[in-house]
Amino acid sequence: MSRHVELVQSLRQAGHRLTPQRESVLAVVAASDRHLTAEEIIARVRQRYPYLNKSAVYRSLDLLTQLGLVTQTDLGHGHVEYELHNHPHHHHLICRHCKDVRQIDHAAFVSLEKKIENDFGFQAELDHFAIFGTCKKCQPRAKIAKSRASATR
Amino acid sequence: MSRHVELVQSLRQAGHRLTPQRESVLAVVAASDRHLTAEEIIARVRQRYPYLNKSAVYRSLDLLTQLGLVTQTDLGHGHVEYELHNHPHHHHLICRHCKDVRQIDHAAFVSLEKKIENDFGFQAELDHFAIFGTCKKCQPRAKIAKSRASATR
DNA sequence: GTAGGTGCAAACCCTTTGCAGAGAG
DNA sequence: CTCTCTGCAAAGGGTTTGCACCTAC
Repeated sequence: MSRHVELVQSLRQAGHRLTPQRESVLAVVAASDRHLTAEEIIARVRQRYPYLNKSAVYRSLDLLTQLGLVTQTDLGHGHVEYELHNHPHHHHLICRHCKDVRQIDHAAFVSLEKKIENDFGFQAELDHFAIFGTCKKCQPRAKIAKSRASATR
Repeated sequence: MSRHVELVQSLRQAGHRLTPQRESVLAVVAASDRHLTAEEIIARVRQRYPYLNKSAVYRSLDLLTQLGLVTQTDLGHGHVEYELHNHPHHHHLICRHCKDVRQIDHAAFVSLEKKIENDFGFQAELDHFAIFGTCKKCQPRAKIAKSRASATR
């Protein structure tokens, strides 16, 4: 709840108005412990404001992303997912074949994150990172084509 | 050119037919030294086969991805980009604010790649990886909201 | 009072799909 | 000859936009 209040203050500080629509979007995102799609956010906000329009939600989410309060990820599901920016970091291994998504924690990424900041001055958002590849189960199937492709190289 | 021939063989080995459409898509992707969007691929293929249909291209690209010959990336531009699977690895730092894309090399990722394989048996496609964040130039702007948000935490 | 925000509906854009007909093996 | 693949056109699905109205400040 207090986090929600802080977020509202950041909005104001940046010179934006606090409308009920924005307030509800923020509240929903802040209350969730995982990433939500725009559709999920709309559904939840409508439990409180039934007539809310989806454009307002998209516009709010864009604004919140610009302000760095919310992050977007594309897990390859054909839509973007939103989450509070400072959630516990975690990442995803997504199999190209069976579409399975597996979660891994941030530990493996810390050194990478530091290196990018040192070398480029780039502040990477290594929250829920999407890594595509082939999971253990699907590797035999994928190998058939691969080994052929590189055999004569 | 010889790489192209190998790829054609992989297709056949996996039990798929070699149609002129597939052949051209492969040729175009193999001849490019960077990732291409579906639209770019269609345009290039049409220089040789003017009447080629876009569905065939999408279907070919899906197949080639399934076979592991081609990889897909989403750099957050609203469309997928395709590339030969065994291009020299490189990655991208994409700024959320100015949309600037900066290339970095694979070196920083090797240990991460190994760790994922050891811990999960997951073969990560750490080709052209998309990392979102804030670039050096834009950090002052982004900080205004951020520092507010976490000040009272 | 006046920007800035919202609601609405339509447009957008990339991608996918159903089906009949074509052609690779 | 058969079964896979293509072409076409239309649908799909998430997201964006133009414009008139509204409201937070």
